Amino acid sequence: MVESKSRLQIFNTLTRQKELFEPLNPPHVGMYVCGPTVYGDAHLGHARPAVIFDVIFRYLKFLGYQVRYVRNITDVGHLENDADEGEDKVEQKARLERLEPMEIAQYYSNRYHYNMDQLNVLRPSIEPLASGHIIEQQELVKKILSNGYAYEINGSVYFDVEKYSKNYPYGELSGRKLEEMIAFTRALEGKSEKRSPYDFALWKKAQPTHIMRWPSTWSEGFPGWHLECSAMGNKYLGEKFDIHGGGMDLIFPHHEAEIAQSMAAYGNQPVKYWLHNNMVTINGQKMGKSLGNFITLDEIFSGNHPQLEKAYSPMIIRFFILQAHYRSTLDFSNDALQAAEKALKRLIEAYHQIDKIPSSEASSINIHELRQACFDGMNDDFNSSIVLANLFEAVKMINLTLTGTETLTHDDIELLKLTFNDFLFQILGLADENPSDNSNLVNELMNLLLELRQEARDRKDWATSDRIRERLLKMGIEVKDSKDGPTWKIL
RNA sequence: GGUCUCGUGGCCGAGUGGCUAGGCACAGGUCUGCAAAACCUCGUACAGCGGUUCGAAUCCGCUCGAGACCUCCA
Repeated sequence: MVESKSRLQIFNTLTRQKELFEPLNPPHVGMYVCGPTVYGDAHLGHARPAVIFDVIFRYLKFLGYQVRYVRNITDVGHLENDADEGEDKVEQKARLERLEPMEIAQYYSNRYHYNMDQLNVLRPSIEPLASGHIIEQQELVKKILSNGYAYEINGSVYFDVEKYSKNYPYGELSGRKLEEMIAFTRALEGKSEKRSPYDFALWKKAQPTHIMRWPSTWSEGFPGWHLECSAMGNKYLGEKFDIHGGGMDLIFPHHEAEIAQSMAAYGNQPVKYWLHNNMVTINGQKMGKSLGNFITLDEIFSGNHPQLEKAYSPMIIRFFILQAHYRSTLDFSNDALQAAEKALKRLIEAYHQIDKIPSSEASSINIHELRQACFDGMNDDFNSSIVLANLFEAVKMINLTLTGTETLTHDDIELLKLTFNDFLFQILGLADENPSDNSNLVNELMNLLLELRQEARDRKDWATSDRIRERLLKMGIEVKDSKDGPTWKIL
């Protein structure tokens, strides 16, 4: 087999270049991805990293690695801003709806899971809650304090970026220099108990109105936003693990802070490969909560949004996401989604045709080459777009073998089918949303109806023939006539 | 202001020194009682201006335009 897993190249944000993927402890791979903050419905911008890292998870497993995939749920809620009157996001919504904060978190967690299931996103190996790791986070704060990289003031603990940057490079991941940052923000600096505007909270004392709080040696409060990933990544994947992923918008300050926390606590880089997906845009602008231009997954799946011309199924969205490379922006539009819908349909239908290919003595197409091209695509920084392009080449070949223009041997047909199974379904995680594995009863009834219709057609009774077709269509069953007789499927 | 990314044919979207990804739309054709679908065929595009090179969409410089991060965000 020419399928070599040793050639997997991935783009590392830390070094800004593609690197050969070599796990720290093969065959094990540890991967951490920043999950959602559960205070709202998941939108397209959440779907992208979930799908992308799902594909990475699937591919690594396909290559034979034993992957532990950790994706957290942020249910603690963090400050809206650094101002003292900043209000906890989860709490804010809770007050609005008069629900327990944890009830809100649970509600949106459930909905997130449901949406992810719809998108055929596999559940991670571990899905830790920030609220379930308060002790671990406090331990981390203590460690950073005792190492001298944090200070306590008024019951809150802040990370001392300035001191840290004297001994370690701060800003490595995002390509920033502390002096430049401070020079720019000096004017914006308001009254704050922090020593520097770029210090960030490790532990925050809760205001009286703040409901989500935990006791600590410093105050009744809650952990800083960046802390949970450091604490939980460390707990489940160790002091240094292979892959850390998330959206590009998390590079600074979130992931930069994570690095600083781990360096300050343990003295080494927590992650070997940093992976970041680009944003989903709408009208050329980032789709995000703060801009209010997001479309939730439920809205997309139901078509219930003014910007949507129709509903788009989860697999269309998944396909749409995978048609672009993960480090490019992906622009949302109805045209693009409708194109994706048709393309996906063509792909799936061609797959079903594979069984009908007659086997020949010799092959006129090199299926091994095609299969290798798919591997090459995935190995080149998970380029799903290349994989799909190759599968579309296969679609054309399937159709040409059916018309007799091209030929395939029995073994090559099997390999072709395997390639679709491996790449389309197993690795890219797409699925046939309209499986026609209906009950025998339905099949029998349909056979009867189509038989009657055929008899009508034979005597050129078009009225009856069309009536059957139209009534079935109203019921949601599409009948199509072809040379080999009628076919039907449930829409 | 700083750091960074991007600008590809009607639309979406790969590629990144020479071998015209792919999808959708359009058009032509095949099939067909009709319908729908399906299938086949079809586009040398790479913001502009310079430069390097035998050769650039791909490297360098400048200009224009768009965006991201610097505050919560996937």
